[in-house]
Formats: sequence, C-alpha cells, structure tokens
Amino acid sequence: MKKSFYDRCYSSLKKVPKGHVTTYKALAESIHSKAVRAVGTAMKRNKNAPKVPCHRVVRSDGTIGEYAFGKLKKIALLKKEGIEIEGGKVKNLKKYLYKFKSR
DNA sequence: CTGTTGACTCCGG
DNA sequence: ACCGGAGCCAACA
Repeated sequence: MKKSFYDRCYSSLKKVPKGHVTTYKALAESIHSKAVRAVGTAMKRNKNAPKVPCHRVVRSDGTIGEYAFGKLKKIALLKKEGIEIEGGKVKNLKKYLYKFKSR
C-alpha cells in the first residue's frame, strides 16, 4: 500500500504519547518535508480522525492554531491530557513538545 | 492542465 | 509588540 503524504503525517503524529504535543513544523520535518501547510491540510482532511491525535498538534509559537471541532475543543482536550493552556496558548510548550525519532 | 487556498513559519519594518 | 509579505507543499475548483 502506497503511503500518501498525509499518511506519513498521521504515522508520525500517532507516535506522540499522551501528555505531549508537537508542532506542524516538527511534524513536517519528521516526514522530511517542509510543507507545514500541507501537514495542516492533511489534518483538516483528517480522514483518520479518531486514529490521529490531531488535537495534539499546535503552532511553533505555542498557539493552538485551528481544529476541525473548534480550537476551544482542542484546548479542552489538551488540558485533559494534562497540558496547561494559558491565554489560548500552550504553556511551557518546550516541556510538552515531543521529540520525533528518526522517521 | 492552471490558479487559488490553507489546521503554517520565518523575516522585515 | 504588531502587521505585512514571502516561502513552502498538497489539495481542490
């Protein structure tokens, strides 16, 4: 089965453990691509919605960004994961940021 | 096939 | 700190 661009995104994203987050940039880098926008497109299409923790993906600045179910929902989910949100932004992003392995 | 848009990021003013 | 523009790749009309 040939993996599409977004399949790779999901593959890496699924590796993110609970209580951790990642950025669109980091995700793009993990798949050897600079297309951070395309990654966002993949999430929006989110054909694997329940399989992929799209709510764990935030912006590089720590801002929440967008979400198919609404950013407020995303924030609520992240808080449930144990991530602190402040002013609509992730607090201590660096602390929660998940480091992708080689591939 | 071309052109626009987008769940982004970086740099300049 | 805030706003605008350019760059990046894939999906969609």
